[in-house]
Amino acid sequence: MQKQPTIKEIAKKLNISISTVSRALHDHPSIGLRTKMRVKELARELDYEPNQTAIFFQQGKTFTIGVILPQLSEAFFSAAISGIEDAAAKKNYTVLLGQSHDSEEREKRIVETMKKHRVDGLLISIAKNTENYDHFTNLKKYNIPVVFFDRIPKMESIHYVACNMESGTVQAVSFLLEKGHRVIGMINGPEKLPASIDRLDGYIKALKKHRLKYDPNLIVSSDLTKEGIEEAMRNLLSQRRKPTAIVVFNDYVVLDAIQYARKLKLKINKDITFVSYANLPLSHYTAYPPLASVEQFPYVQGQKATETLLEVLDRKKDEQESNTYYRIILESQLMVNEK
Amino acid sequence: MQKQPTIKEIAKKLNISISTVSRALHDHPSIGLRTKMRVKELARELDYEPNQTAIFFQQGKTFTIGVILPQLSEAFFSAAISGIEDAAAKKNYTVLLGQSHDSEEREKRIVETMKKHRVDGLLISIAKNTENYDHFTNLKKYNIPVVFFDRIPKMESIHYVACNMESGTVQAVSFLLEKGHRVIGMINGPEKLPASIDRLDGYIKALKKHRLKYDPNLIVSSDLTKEGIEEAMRNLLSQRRKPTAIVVFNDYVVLDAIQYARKLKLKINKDITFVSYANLPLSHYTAYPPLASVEQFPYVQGQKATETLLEVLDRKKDEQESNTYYRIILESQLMVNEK
DNA sequence: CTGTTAGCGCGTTCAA
DNA sequence: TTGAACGCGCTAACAG
Repeated sequence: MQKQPTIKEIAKKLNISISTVSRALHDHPSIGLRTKMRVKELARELDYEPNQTAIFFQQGKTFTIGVILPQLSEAFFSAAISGIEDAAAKKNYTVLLGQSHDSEEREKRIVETMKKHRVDGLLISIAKNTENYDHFTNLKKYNIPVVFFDRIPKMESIHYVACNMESGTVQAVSFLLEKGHRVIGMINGPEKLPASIDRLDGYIKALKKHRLKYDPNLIVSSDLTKEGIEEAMRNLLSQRRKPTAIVVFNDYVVLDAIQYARKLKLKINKDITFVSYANLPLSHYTAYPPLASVEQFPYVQGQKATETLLEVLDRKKDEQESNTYYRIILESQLMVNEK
Repeated sequence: MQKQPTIKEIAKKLNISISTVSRALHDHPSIGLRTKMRVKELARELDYEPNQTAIFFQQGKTFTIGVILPQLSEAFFSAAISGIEDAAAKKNYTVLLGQSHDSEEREKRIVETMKKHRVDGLLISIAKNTENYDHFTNLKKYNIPVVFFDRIPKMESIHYVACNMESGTVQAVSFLLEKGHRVIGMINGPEKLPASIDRLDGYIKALKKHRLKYDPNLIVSSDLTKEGIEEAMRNLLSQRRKPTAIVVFNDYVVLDAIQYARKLKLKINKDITFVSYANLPLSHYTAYPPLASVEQFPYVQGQKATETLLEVLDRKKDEQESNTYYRIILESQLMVNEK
């Protein structure tokens, strides 16, 4: 365990000045070929490596982007972070990670940590029940750009990348209508969640497009727990106009819905048809998969969000104080489960 | 976009020295209550935040641990990173992330990046085909401790956390033997992979325990691609002593094996029974899940690995140059898929 | 109780 | 073509 060599030591051993060493290492044109060689030679011998923390410090830049998301073990987010890491690595940025576990408080703490670490920018998918956005607006003061993705806060003047769930829902509902379904239920997420709102909007829009009337009873909000889903199913199936198809919030909970339906001896895709969101690989292997699923391209979202952030960082570098905000909306796409 | 305040400015505004400010902010006992209050007051007003990069720099510690793993989108690793992040956050450490994509070259590059970022320590699950370990041994010189987990290199004197796949395999094979199976095949991973070796050892040990003779023909190595698995299946099923049960490398590929078996109109769990490793939630929802799966507790492995690393860091701090190496082996556990 | 000073490793003027 | 000197923000040893 010996200490790491510094340019200082190299300078001393070579009897030249520190700055000469620094310049030699950077291929500065004004350094004689001979000294340059000697410096590089010794540097290699000593396994010299520049101390990045020193450089970060003095340059006020860390080449690190912070990523805050709810839950890494969810397939969606792990795919997203995978895209993020890939896109960041390509530009020599590194990823600092934090999970909010869908807790506003933890989210706040992580933002603090990221600030302390002087990340160059942040990528955030907000916690399910974050209602106060102070910790985000705060970041502007510190000049730390943020790109939100997937779970976007209802704020003005932000960069974000998201998937168009409304259009995805239109596709999903239209698909069902074309299959002949006339009574289509929906098990949505928490009412105030933007993701829920988008889905509902899409649902209504699709009905309108087909000149069908909208029956609010067919839309049930849920907390997305297994119990919540079962209750929603019970609710829908007990209606007078019983749905023959149900659009469910995502691939995780649709499995619970299907399980419940099967308990009632309903034949999947016959007595009752399901469509959901995410299109996890899981559903392809599943016994009774939903008939179709709205793909949200998490990997691509992560990539795009990262690229956007890096572009913002670039702009900043050029002093181009700017008020343009990126709003990147990927088209979602209904994927039908072929047999 | 104003510049961040520093203790220097605070000092100037208050007409006191920089160090007084520093001490006041740290509740140093030798600072007068009055000045302390004034300093803290102003600091809050200015939204002062210490510049961590400066502190990292001068303390030579970043409170960051680097994590290098093959693929974030794999359920196993995303669960692991989740445990890592949780354990790290608990001790106020942050996680710097890199994916090797199972490429030795990328793995090397990431190690470099991590070194540059002066991470305090590293958590690594090695790439599938890493054969040269120089980039790891190298780290000792830089005094960066490493804890390997799950995918462990064959090196002396390392810390690691892993799950005992050998005992898991013993459990799996014994389970099948007790169910009456006498010809048990195994689709293993690449031959040289430690994970494969452990499984094979467990297989042999279980047979020995039950005083059965070992038939090497029943063990097939594979590259874990869909095609590789199918070929392995073909191989096994064409044998004279055709297996009635097959132990498959993991939950991902067992699905391919099952799919292949079904193509041959074999009845799962009747004509042929499967057991695998990982116990992904996926398999519970699946149409024809393996009968049982060896759980490897990725979240716990991540946690333990992190805790181990932090302990090593602690020891280092106390100058206790030590040659003890942690080898933490979690017991894996066969989980039977109840209906 | 408080101020002065040095130094962490590096890039970068400015001067020679 | 090279060197000396400074500063980034902070902590800590030393000096009052």
